[in-house]
Amino acid sequence: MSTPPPITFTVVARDGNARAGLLTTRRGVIETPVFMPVGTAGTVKATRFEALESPELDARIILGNTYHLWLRPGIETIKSCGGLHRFIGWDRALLTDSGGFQVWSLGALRKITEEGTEFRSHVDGSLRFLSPEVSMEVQAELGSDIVMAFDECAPADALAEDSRRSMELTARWAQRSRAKFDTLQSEGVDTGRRDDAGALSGAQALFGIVQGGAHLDLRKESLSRTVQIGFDGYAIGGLSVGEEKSVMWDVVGEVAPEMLANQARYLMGVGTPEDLVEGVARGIDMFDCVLPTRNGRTGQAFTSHGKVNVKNAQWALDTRPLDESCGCGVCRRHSRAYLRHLYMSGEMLASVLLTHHNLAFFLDTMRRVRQSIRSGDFMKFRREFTERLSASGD
RNA sequence: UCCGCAGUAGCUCAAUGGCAGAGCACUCGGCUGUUAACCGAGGGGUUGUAGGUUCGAGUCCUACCUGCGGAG
Repeated sequence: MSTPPPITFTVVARDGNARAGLLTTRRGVIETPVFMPVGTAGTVKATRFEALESPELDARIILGNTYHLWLRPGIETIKSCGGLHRFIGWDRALLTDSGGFQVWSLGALRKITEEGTEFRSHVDGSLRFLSPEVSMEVQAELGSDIVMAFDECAPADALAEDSRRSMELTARWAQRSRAKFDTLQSEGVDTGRRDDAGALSGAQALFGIVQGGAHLDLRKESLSRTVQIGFDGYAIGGLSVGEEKSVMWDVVGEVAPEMLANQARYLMGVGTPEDLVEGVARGIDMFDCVLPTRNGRTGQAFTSHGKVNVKNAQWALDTRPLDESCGCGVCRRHSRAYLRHLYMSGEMLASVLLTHHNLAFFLDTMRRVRQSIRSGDFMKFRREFTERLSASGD
């Protein structure tokens, strides 16, 4: 009985550097380029799983976060409830971030050493230690389908010297992540395998992460060192952390085309609708971002003609939908006036409806991106999509 | 009718006789591997009215107006 590879990636169409592909995980096929909604604490905030599965959204894969789930409810709870999929009631693919991003985002609460990172828990103030080994162990126990290596995300404005030190630490942590991950797989710690039911036999996949800040030479070195270790897919991390947009596209434009052609390329934490299309144009296959969910909760809608700030008084009597050309349930049923009323009243339905629309817009945009690549019209799509975004149809 | 208490931003309230503020509300902005139903900025005033004391009054004095409580 041979074990199938944890993940396979097949490119089915190209248009310039853009590619349409099929990413096959043990929990189903994911058409790429794909946007992955972020579900940090075991929930895509303000969204029901039924909605994520509905044809309208049809999210094939969502994120979970190692650091946050490890702190609360704690890995013992999730393990005893059968792993993350069973715990949250989601049977499609899950990707877990390693906690590496929290090394950066919780800067004031942590201390980095060669061994790992010491965090002061924001939940109860306790001291917690996260390392490549701990992160791999937690992610195995969560049973996610794609595991991310434990990396260090350096500040956007880091000098070359600091970026190098950070990139080299990430490389050593990548090696340790790989080793620990392999051990855990052979020990069968992965709770997502479900051998008993026979429904799933595949193993978890492990992705490596390219770092190096804004320095292209460091990025290239990081890529070659990461590839040398060998992973099931590769991510570009450490972008969209405050740097100029031109810096991000310089890095992506330089790194993405040099990444292995037969494996998935994941641009972590990006981005706006325009960023997604621009990333695809440079050869990226996978994206995740909190923008559709977070901004939905804070009163901002993404539409085909740009951003709509639902809070603005000018919508108070506006009976139009958020986006005339959006077919989502929120746009079919509700006016800007009503959504503004809900937001201004502090009603939780405002978060639910705006998040739904934003996710629908992001996921539909990616559907159209995939189709345009398959039909060879991606460049035309990119131009028209971008022009319309800045046209402001208010 | 008398006694007491209170009148300050749209609302609830601050301000030893020394530059009239806060929270909420409102208006606008931000948010990119979520410490975020969050964060930031802005506009808002004849301090109930009329006098007086004082170098200087939201603050002290007098009268009046309004509200609340008590007595009769």
